[in-house]
Amino acid sequence: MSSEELAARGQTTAAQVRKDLSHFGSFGKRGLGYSVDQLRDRLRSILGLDRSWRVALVGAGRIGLALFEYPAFRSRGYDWVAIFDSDPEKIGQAWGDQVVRSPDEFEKVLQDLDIELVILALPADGAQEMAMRAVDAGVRGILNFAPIRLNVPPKVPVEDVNLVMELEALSFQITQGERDA
Amino acid sequence: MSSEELAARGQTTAAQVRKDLSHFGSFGKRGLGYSVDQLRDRLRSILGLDRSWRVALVGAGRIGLALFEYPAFRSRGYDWVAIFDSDPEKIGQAWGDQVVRSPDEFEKVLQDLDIELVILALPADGAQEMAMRAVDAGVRGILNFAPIRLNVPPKVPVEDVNLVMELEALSFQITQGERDA
DNA sequence: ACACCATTGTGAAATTCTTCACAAAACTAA
DNA sequence: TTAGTTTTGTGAAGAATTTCACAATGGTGT
Repeated sequence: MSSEELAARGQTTAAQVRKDLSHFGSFGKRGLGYSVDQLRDRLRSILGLDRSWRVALVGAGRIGLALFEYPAFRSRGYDWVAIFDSDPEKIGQAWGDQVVRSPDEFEKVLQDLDIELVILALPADGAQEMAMRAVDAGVRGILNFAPIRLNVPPKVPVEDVNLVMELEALSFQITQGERDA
Repeated sequence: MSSEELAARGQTTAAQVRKDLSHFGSFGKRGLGYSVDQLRDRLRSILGLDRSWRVALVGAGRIGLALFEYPAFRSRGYDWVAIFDSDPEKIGQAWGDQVVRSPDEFEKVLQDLDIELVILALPADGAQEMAMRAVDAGVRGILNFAPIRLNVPPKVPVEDVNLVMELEALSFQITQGERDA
């Protein structure tokens, strides 16, 4: 497959595809293009997707449940190995092969089960504390659904998913479109 | 509040704050900084957040439920006015003050209720069709949770939320960090 | 009224990102 | 072989974004 075709599929330009790939090395054959299989494998390895990750869910609310049941996570190598919630009603509940745990065990479980990623799906007021505790327990990365900017050391990457902001971005684009017209 | 303080809170630089704001007009007072109240109001208006929006949910699965119950949407002026799902078991179910509707009524309801935004929370295979039908029915913007790139006319903005990609971005950053060290 | 201070708004400079364009490479066919 | 075709990888050019730096301004204190 040529950079031209890859570009068409990825909403970008052929030159951009080639420049981006060249940042990580040389993947193609001149005159021929890229081998899709090879490219996939090499990129998977570069992106760290050729292994599985041990993930803990913090917050067993509706968002937590939706994420826990989301099949795409499991199929891409993200394995749930613990669930935490502070609600006494929820502690002890079985979720699939997991049991909802108390935050009291947080540090111990993170370390014993060698958890690398934490997904924070809880209200804003508890998120900063749990983020800090996760970092101190040695977690490697945080996916944050709480609508606050987490304050963590730069060695621990954080990805934020702010659902309200996504809707607001839409509102802005629509409002802008009206002004142009 | 000065551009310096705004920058510190927003993880950017004072010059960037001033340049960005100047794009939309002149908001501050020299020597004094910005009035937070005034700035909030003016930006809300520019971003189209000083009004409410009529939103339909397409897909009454676990992600749909989590979004529907998410309090931040309601409090920011995003009003649920319809829910659709193709599962006959779900059609007719009451969700709060709403009832899950059949996709057969999709176009009619979108138009009758003057729906402006559609949130697609369904599997990838149904998303493109519903996006197209929504556009044809006059919807103004789409928030897409399905892991595909929707093909819609450019006048209709689309925001994508790809949960797997967020986790993969974390994996990449962690893997990169290890290489630097 | 006047001097002083803090901070904006903005051209110009610096930097970063994207596109262009082409020599080098790899294959095909005669 | 050799000529022809295709497409990469990449410097150089061009475009966009960010940072710098400072004149202009509005407020404060005497």
